[in-house]
Amino acid sequence: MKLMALDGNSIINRAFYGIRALNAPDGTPTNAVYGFLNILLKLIAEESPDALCVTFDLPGPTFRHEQYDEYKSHRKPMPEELAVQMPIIKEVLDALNIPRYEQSGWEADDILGTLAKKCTDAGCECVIVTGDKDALQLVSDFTRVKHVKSQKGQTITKDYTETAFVEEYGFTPEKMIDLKALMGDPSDNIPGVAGVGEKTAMDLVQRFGGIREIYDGLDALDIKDAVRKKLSAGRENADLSYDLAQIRCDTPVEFVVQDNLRREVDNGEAFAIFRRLGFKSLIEKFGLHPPQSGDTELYPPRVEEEGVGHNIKDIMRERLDRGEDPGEWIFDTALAAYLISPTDSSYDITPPREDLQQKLKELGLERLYYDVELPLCRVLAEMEHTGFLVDKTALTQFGEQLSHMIAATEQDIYDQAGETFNINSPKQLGVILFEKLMLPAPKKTKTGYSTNIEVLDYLSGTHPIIELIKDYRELTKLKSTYADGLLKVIAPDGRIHTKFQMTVTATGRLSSTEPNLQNIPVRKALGGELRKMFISGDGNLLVDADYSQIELRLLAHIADDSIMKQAFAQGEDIHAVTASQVFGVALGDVTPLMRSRAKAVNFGIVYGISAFSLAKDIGVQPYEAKAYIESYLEKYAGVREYMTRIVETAREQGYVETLFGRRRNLPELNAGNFNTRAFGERVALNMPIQGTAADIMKIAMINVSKRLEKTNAKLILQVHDELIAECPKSEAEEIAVILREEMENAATLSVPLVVEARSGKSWYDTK
DNA sequence: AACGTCACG
DNA sequence: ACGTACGTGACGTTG
Repeated sequence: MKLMALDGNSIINRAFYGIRALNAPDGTPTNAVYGFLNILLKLIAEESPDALCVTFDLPGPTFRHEQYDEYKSHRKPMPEELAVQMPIIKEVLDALNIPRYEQSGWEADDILGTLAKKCTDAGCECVIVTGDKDALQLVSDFTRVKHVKSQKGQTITKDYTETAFVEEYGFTPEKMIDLKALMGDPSDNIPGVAGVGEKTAMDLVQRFGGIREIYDGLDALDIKDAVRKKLSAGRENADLSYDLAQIRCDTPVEFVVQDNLRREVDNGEAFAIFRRLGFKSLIEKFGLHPPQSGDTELYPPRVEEEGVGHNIKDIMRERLDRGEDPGEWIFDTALAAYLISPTDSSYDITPPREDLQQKLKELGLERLYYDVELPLCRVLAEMEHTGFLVDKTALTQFGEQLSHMIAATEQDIYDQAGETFNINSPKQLGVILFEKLMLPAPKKTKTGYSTNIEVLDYLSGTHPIIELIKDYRELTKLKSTYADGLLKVIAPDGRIHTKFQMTVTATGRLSSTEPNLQNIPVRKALGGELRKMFISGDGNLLVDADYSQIELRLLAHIADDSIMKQAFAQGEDIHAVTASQVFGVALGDVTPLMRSRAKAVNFGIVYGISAFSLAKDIGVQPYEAKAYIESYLEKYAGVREYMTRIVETAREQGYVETLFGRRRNLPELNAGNFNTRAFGERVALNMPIQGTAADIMKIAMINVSKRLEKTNAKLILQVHDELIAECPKSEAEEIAVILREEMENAATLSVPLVVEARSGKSWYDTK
């Protein structure tokens, strides 16, 4: 059981001073309320507390020492713009069903102290959230203080557990009182010992402990005589200050942890307030909706029959985001239409469900539909809902670093070109490279000169500007698509919630949008840095599992190629084996160059190779590439047979299918246009392989998700042959085993499926 | 909106 | 003789 208690005044103060002026449509200032609620959302997402409450100060004298109250009268009064927001925040909390505690006569700190004590007594963990360091004295085994501060407009938190505190201060939390007793605190009107400041006080507490120890042994302490004198003179003030600095944990506030368990929000109430304040984005974030006729206590929220659905994954995601049950669904018309014809551009309008059910049956798609696609909806909805935590600060810094590098590279390019121009414009760049600098233009596009990486590689060495352009492209890509692009979509909970598209690809793969998390850089060093910013939450680890060579294994299985199957059965390095076959050398004599070329051939085969493209890819003459392919198909005879057979079959039946019956129609095979037909043939080769890999991963995800229900792990991302989960550190080993087992056993083939799983603090660390 | 480019499996 | 590897999504420029 975990309670999170917020120091209301302190947090709302931070929000007020940290956020630009905002107003409701009627002019009421709202920035503090808005900021408070965003911080609240972030905290809830971060901590997932079982119970939640907020404490407030009430103006007026306290039961504390008279001297304590005196300062309050000297305190600057709360600005009017903030004062008017206090009743509003309380109104909002009431609508959200979050209990608040205010006890006239006591400071918020004292109430927090009391709450923490009662929690501890009840054996319950307590997290105190405050922007005030005074509360640090409450840190203990059961109580953690989350210190909030705003930095560059954003809220950052630091967790003080007992260990973290000792590490920073060099003494235990309760000695915080002694520290203040010595150094004082003008803002709280605590006098401290005259002449003893922060440095001296820190040193004394670190070396000798509390004021009791210091005064008891004063004569013998190893300190300067001047300090001894000051201490001696200030003894009475030290005692008084100790009393003042100590947070009281015995205020008469009535508090039982159970009363603070999180409750459903009062939608009608909260919706009305948020609309009045103009909090459109918060309405969404809190999952509020316009009150409806059926939305009263007399009726359950949803009585319309379920099962209507179109894109049910999205419906479930919305409900999960609102904290509701995702519901039971037995049909999705969009998904059915997709399985029946996966190449349509959209599935906005669909024929009646009966027609689709009939069609699924006819096409043999029922198992795939009911056992794979439908159950996967819930899995994906939860993955989207959970999201991937991102280190926003590091990402921002990375972006700033890129900006500097871009500025420098840009200047170098202008110097080399002898003029400024828009480097991002292929058109303008073409003019500079091929007209002004007179470099040879090896390729054209429909619209002009081609300037892509292939062309730049070809021109490499002809002019210093070429490398600079390559660098510039790499840097600006990282900056715009990744640094800036990802920062834009970090949700208030600090996480990125991608959308998985289930009805987009022609092969059965998923795709990922807003943002696309399936193309985060990894191949080059600088881009790979980004993966250090995809992290696990506090106390958690990421567990990353990926299939080793799944597509080639499927090729071996589907083509039933004995040499390839044997290589996998024996756990050989498939690219090395291919090299030894293609180049006719012993396995031990395969050079790195041979292996890398063989690897390209392997990929090429899966894509429906041509000698021309392979030659381009590995930088040899087409006739040489042709010889590699010929040699390959001679050794892997099963593969050659598969290539001719699958194209023939596809032409005869008009479609290809995966091992699980997912199908793709291939009208291209009957086209008059040579290119279209050749494309159809390559697709016929590739789709059964890529599509079966997609089927297997989907099955694995459903099975993994089932097993993870009994753990504290959550799936957070799929990247085609890779699956990532987040879990408490202590569970990482177990989760890695679950991922590996379920992925390896998702299908039984004539070759083993092999999965590698690793854990780490960041995505980068799992590789 | 289309195109060119480039990030991923 | 044709043009040239499968599957995606995002960004900036251009018309």
